[in-house]
Amino acid sequence: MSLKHALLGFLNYRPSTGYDLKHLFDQSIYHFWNANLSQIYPTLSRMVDEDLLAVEIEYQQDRPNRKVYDITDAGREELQRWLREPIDLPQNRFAFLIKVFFAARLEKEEVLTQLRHHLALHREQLAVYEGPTREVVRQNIEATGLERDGLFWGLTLDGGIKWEEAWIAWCEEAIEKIETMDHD
Amino acid sequence: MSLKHALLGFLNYRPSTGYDLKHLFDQSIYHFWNANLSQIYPTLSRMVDEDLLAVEIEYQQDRPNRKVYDITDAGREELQRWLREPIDLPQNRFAFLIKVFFAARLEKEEVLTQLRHHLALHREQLAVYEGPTREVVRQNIEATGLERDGLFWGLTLDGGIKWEEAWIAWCEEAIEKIETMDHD
DNA sequence: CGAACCATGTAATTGGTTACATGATTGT
DNA sequence: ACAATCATGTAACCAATTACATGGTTCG
Repeated sequence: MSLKHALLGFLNYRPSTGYDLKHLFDQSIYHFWNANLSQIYPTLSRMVDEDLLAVEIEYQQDRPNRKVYDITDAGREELQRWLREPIDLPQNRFAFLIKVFFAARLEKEEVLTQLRHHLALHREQLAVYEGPTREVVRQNIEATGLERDGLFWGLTLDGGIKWEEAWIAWCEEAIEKIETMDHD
Repeated sequence: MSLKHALLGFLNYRPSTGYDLKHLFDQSIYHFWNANLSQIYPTLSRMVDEDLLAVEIEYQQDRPNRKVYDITDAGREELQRWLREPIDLPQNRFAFLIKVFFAARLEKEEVLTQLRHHLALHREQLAVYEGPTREVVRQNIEATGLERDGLFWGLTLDGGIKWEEAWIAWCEEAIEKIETMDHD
């Protein structure tokens, strides 16, 4: 599990509610680790039981009380431990590559349609990273003044860009190979 | 779910047992979609219920009877349907990028250790793809004579290579950026 | 008037991993 | 002697997604 560690990472900056944390995910690491509120809420509760977090309830009328979570010393230690711990290469699951593996059952034009569609999606995503996402990172650095942290936020984004560029190059080469294929 | 479709893909070549299928996974798409026997066996049973597969039992003494599964017409149709169906970009989960995102909590040298370790892992994996994996693909094309299919097997492998190369480049650039960072 | 925002959750289901269970045969 | 190969599964657990449930406020 890593949702726990991502939550610790955000809460190490400032105390937040589950709802706040969802926004932080959506604005930063969404493309590399998404999280639903329905997973965040119970995870936060569990982390309090594990003594990694503390809660304070802000009473409100007319809407549910805000539960503001804050990281504890044990939580900070766990975050450090996780950050230092080396990890293995992930077990990838690339559904699209599996399709390509079995794509001999399709006709040439059908495969090309698939690849062109996939290429377009990756180009779109790359444009998002290079435009709005990059801008969000820049603004966050400006707003917080955390330049050293910002370097790492930028590296994460660079990873996404490299990943998209690799798939774009792969799609382009695959399309060319299939177009120059002998038969149908 | 895509395990179902990968199983259909393999069974479309020839009838096989669950045990055989595990080997086919391990020798081909393992790095892009792994499967355990404990997931394969119940999935095959379910697929018989759904009429996508048929079973024939080969009775053996001294070991469990072999259950040889074969694809049905409905299975072949489902495979085609799936192959043609366009898919969205996957929701990625890159634990390592999340670590980097929060890596400002580590000292410079600690981050470099992590990145160098990760770089080494990706270089190893690239060497596996370019050596033994490529050789397996070549042999399978030779053994089966399925050149058109082989083109797609090769494209899948190319995807893995592109992915590893992208991460290697990213690690190298990240290491450089951090090394030239001002402070600790 | 409807959509988006704020704010919390639970329940059901899916997909996958790990552990448990059995046991003869073949190769080093 | 020990590991690997052949060959099947079940049960428990974990992580994540989707559906369900509530309901006032603010903005266009």
